[in-house]
Amino acid sequence: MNTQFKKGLLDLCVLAIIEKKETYGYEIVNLIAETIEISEGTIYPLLKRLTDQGYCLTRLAESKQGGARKYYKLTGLGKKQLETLRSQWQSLSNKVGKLL
Amino acid sequence: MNTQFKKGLLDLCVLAIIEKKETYGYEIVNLIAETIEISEGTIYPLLKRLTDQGYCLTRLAESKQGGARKYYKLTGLGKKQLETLRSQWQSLSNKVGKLL
DNA sequence: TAAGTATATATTGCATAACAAGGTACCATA
DNA sequence: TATGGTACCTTGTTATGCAATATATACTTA
Repeated sequence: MNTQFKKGLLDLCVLAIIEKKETYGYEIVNLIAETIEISEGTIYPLLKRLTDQGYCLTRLAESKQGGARKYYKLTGLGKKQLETLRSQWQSLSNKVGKLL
Repeated sequence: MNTQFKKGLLDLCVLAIIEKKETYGYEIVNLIAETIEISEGTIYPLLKRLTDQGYCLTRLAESKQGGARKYYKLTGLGKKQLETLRSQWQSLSNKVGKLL
């Protein structure tokens, strides 16, 4: 699968997932991986980036199955960014559709 | 506009334009710029890349209005690549749509 | 005729993001 | 004790969009 097509798109996907419910990295990886081919080495740095940019907050919680989980929660700024990206994506998607 | 979203997509757009008719760089830039915000510094290197990869052939022709034009024509390999990209893009586009 | 604008192509250096590969650690179970 | 699932993270590589800059021709207008 073309790596380039995913650039930026994964931010949008992750934000959309976190919007629905507070989730942790490993689950996010698996959720996306159900439909889009991705790797952990992509998502973990991405989550750090989103956090640094103020789009989400984190909290640690124990897990009975492995290491501690880091849960991600969307902030107000994150919600705003999600809407911006969603709108930009749909607009671009439409435009490309017309060009093809 | 989010720069990242365009990554890879512009290859697809340019190939789709060249498929319809033999065109030159400056015209391609303007055609795309009608719908998607781009700059010449993006398209000229892209055209060189597509040519190097064997997806198109070039020929020079004089212009009455400015410098000589370099016309681009899709090759068989380019046509194949166009179909691949188109299909990958539509597939990914659908998947993202479902995630949102 | 000089200046500005449109046409036309090209390159350099920067920023960004996906990914492979590798690493750490916990727990269950065979 | 070895395997595999859960859970996190980092480093280095690669690709590509873009601003800025450069060059050159042709037309328009002051």
